[in-house]
Amino acid sequence: MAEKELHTEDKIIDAAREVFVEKGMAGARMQEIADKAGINKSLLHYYFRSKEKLFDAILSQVIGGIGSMFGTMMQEGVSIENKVKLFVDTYIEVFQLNPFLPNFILNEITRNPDGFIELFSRSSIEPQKFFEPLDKQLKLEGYSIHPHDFIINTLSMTIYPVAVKPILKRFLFDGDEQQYNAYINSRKESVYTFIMNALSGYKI
Amino acid sequence: MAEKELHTEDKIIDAAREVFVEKGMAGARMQEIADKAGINKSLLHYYFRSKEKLFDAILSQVIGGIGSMFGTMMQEGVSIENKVKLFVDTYIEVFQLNPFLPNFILNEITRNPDGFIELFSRSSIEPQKFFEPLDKQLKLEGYSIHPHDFIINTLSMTIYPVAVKPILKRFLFDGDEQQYNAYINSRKESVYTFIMNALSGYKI
DNA sequence: GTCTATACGGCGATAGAC
DNA sequence: GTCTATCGCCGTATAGAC
Repeated sequence: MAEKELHTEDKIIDAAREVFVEKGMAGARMQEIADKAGINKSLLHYYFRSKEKLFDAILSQVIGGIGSMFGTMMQEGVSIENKVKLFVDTYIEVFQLNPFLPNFILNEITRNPDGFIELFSRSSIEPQKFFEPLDKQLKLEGYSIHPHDFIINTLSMTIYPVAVKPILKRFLFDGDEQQYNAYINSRKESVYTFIMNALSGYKI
Repeated sequence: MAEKELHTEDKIIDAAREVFVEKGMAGARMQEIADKAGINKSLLHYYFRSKEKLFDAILSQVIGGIGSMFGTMMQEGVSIENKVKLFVDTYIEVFQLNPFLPNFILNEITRNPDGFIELFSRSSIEPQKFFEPLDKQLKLEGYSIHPHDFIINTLSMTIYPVAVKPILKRFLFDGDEQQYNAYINSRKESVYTFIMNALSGYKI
């Protein structure tokens, strides 16, 4: 049973994720997915009836992956300081490893908001599950900032710099990939500091 | 000479901007642009040789618009406090009026970074022109934060919430557009406060 | 399950009349 | 400058052999 070869369906999923995440629904080509999976174009339709269905499968998977991290990080009882540290570290890491991910999600949210929300709802992710513990913890530690602002500001600062990678790389680091990566890494520390500095202004 | 009717070329530009900004290069259709401009599809090719050329015209225009704001806001001699206020106010306003703009730019940066950088370079925008005064002012007022971090964090927090509008609208405000807009408006104040709170932690 | 061949429609682009 | 008609390609999807 120990096969080295992935089954066809898995090969398709892997290839499709790569192409869809990089190019988006409109930009992706079934041919490119087939080539990357090392199979024939018509096999794609054999396993998944249409491009749309294949895309949905990928999007669900991506949403699930992102969301599951959210949950574990925002558990009850964890201090704000540790929440921020964990959150920033994890997401910066993930986005650095998958530089097309932020844009893919952002793009899909605008392109087809209803479809995104639909898949998101099916995904067993419950936003309340991390909003409530966060709200509770903020109050407990005496921070008067609204949890919405807190979470949105934090997310913004971790996602944005990756979404504009080519621009930053070019204009801040003269096109040097290493310098850019070093900078993104340094943000694990600096964003954390920035947020904690900000928070101290909300201490009651 | 006082014509009410726009000339054809302007009608095309307006229609094309609307469609391209909403759907992106791959998602946009020449037919839709023609319909929106109230003209025939082949006229598009008469004025602009190809879809690509039309797209470039739009992208240049958009880049120019965004960039020119940057410059005026980051003038020398303006206090950090006022820079932040002006910056946040202006950009939140612009993005609220053009909710597809953030995604369009972000998407294009990833899709064709070289093309974007090329057009950006032709646009007479010089990033140094606002980095230097900012750097100077931060030092003058005794803030030890790196200008890169400052500008990226500020940009992040103004752009991101608009780029994920459908999600926020749905999950924070149960789909209510008015509430979402009110929230975005409230961020003019809250982001300013957040940043100034953060900055006070960098005071030497 | 996997391949080859092909149908079918959509889209960018051109030709040519007015 | 603006229109109608049409070309030719490309991309999704299906038919059918193996």
